[in-house]
Amino acid sequence: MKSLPPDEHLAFLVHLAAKRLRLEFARRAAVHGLTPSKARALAFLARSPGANLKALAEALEVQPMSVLRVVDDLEAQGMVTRAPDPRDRRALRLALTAEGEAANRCIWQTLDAIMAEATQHMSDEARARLSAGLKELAAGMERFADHSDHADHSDPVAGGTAAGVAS
Amino acid sequence: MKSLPPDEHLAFLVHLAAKRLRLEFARRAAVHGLTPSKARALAFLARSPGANLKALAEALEVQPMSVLRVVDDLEAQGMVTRAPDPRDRRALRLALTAEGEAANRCIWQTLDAIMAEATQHMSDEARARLSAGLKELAAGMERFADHSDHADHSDPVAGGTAAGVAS
DNA sequence: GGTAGATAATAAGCCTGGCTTGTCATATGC
DNA sequence: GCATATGACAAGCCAGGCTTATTATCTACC
Repeated sequence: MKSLPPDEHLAFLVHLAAKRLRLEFARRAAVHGLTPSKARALAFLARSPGANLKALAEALEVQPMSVLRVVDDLEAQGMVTRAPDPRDRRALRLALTAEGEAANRCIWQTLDAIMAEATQHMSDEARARLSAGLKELAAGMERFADHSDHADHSDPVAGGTAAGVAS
Repeated sequence: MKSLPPDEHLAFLVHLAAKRLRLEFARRAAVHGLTPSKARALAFLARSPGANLKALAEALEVQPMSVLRVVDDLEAQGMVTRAPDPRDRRALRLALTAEGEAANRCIWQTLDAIMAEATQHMSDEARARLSAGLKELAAGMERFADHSDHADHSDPVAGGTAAGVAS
């Protein structure tokens, strides 16, 4: 499609932007005892209080075990609570504490600040177009997300190897 | 700037697209014994043969130690060579072997295939605009990349916490 | 020309954020 | 009322980063 100049390949641009964003976010959030993945969990729980581990894991597109420790930490930090579900004694319903809500607001402010800085030279229209484009792109890759293995990925170059670009 | 619907925040979109891309790439590349970070190293060395570890690390925006093991692995796989620099006995000049070149070509084909699938519903113009927008965004975050800590990031919410979004 | 300080590679060990596999208790369906 | 599915969790692994410190070499200055 476009094996042009490597540095301008869409894949690299996505990777680069995400990496810089993640690092900057982690840097600013570290002061508050949060990591990116804790932040994602908080952000989801703020919108979906009462969700259980499985729902959280699905929303974050990770395995339940991957959020378990995150939730453990957040609970230890007093930001989320695990309450037994009265209708299903296996399940625990997660919710934010007041502190968790505050953290969530802080998260969004931090994100807004970062994105404002990063896009300060762009017009509102350019920002909107970028958002729309990214949304389409993410949607186009949605089918990669779930159903673990899907068919064969015919090897384009014999004896070669293919490695990922986005980290 | 836009604390609108969380899922549409630019930061989340960047994160989501990068994550799905990374996973899919890793999945397809695993067969060939490559990981995303090995691929990035190969891609850079293909363009800049004779670079040393430090140059590679800078290009990848990571610490030298982070690429060391990657290069070790690639060397063990017979994809790169470490040759002593005749003009600086401290330095090692990295280069791809024929196998490394083949792997590099495979990487690009894989990336092209993934991006083609992901953007198949987009017009060429939309793709171009997305690329341009991402490039601007990445450029806008360039200053976050280097110089470790830069000033204070005034905490917007008292007692709160801020966590990252892009992973 | 010899020594001080910068720089290249590397070693060791830690952290985050994922994963898999397996266990246990509880629900649920037949 | 038993078989099976499901929710939470334990243990342990892996990739890919990081910091800190060691060694060898180079460079520059006195």
